Amino acid sequence: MSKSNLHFGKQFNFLKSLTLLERKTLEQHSKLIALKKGDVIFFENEHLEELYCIKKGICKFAFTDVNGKEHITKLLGKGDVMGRNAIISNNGALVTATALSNSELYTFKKDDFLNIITTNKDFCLDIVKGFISDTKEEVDQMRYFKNYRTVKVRLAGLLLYLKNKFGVQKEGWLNITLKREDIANLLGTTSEYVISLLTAFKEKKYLSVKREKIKIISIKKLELFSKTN
Amino acid sequence: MSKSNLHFGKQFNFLKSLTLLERKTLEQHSKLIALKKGDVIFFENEHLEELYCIKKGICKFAFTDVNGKEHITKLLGKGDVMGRNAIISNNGALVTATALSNSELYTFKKDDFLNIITTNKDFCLDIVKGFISDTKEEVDQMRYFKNYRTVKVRLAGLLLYLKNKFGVQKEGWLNITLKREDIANLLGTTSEYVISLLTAFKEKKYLSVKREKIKIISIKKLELFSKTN
DNA sequence: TTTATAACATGACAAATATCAGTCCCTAAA
DNA sequence: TTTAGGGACTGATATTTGTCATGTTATAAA
Repeated sequence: MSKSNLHFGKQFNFLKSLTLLERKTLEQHSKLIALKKGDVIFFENEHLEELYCIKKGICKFAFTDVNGKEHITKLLGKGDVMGRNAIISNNGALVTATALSNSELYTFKKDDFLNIITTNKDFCLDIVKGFISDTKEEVDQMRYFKNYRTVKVRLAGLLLYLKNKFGVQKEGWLNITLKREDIANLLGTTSEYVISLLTAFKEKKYLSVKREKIKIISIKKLELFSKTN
Repeated sequence: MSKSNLHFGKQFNFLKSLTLLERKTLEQHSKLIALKKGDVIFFENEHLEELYCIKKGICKFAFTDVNGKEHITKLLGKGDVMGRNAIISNNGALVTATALSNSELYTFKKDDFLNIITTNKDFCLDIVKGFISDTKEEVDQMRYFKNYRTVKVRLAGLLLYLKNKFGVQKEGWLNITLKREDIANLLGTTSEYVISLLTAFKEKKYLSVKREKIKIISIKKLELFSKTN
């Protein structure tokens, strides 16, 4: 069991300040769940009884607007936490969380988490630091692919961001695979336009594209493009 | 002095869990500073020695991209805090903070703030709650005016957001006044286009516009527009 | 009162993006 | 092995948005 505790501590940096007892408690009620691509973890407005930590896989946060269009607010990967805000604030979730790939999540009981955060000062500080790194990530996203004047530049920025955040497989293919529509919903555009831009990037030799798999051929060119266009 | 302490507590919700001693310490090194429209509070990458709390006025967070264009990440008003992340994380600020109107800010010493957050568990929790309300606000902004497919709809959403967040004066004029360029930098578009859209909204009788002052004539129409266009 | 300047405004034109109507290609279930 | 369905893709067209050139208005300093 202490082996398993170590495991949690390594994977989830925000758990590093827990005492042995706290770890034990948390683990006693912890489960490991497996999700298939497309499975929903929780819905917008849902009140949560558990905190979810990604062991493996990629998930998204999104909401649906009044016109029924989806807006993706965040992509999450290994080590990221879901449900934290809803649990701490005791409100319904602001977004729907969905698995984008087959994934494995640890769950922790709401009350265990709340007990620890309200009694363990260092843990609370680590949560604060988690929020700060989230904020940094959001500003990063603005720099990369949010709020830019043209969709072209946002797409170039998003691809560079995806490479940074989720890394690449052998031969350089991006680890994360997104449907064209997900890309559109991240950028605030349409899937058709994403497709035509990807084709253009392919023709300019910035990328290789094979259905859902994307490989950045020249980071330099893509960066230059995203800075000058 | 206890009067003044009360004052802080009321204006800045995140200070409500301080002990009397902590309040006293914080206040001893606190200053009230006056800013003119356009004054910079701190620059991107600057290391801060003080935390800033808005007593009066409106400020913006923004960064400048590689092409020299400004991107506004956030608008802040009475009760909002600036510099929190830089101080807690001990890194340079991620954005430049500028006053958009003549403003008054309280400053608190970095070390006082850090001492309290690391020793007062309840205060730390209140900081966590501050982050959560920031996150909620960001999702709100996405719902209102970020990531939408057309600039028109984003502008309509922004105006509704500004009315909600900063309120209106007598006769319904928005309390906040923004240059056309600031509006453009919030929406990721150009000032010329903002101008032409405002003119169109004016002609449709959604708004009155007098130079920097904007009055929403019909929230209903604007909402309907932002939902259907 | 002039004068300088920054912000606001307009319109013509070019470029970017959305929409729509299809076709093609995988994949998984029958 | 067929077959059905969901993505991916294409191209023509309409709409939105950006750019540029120019003019106007408010404001503050001289």
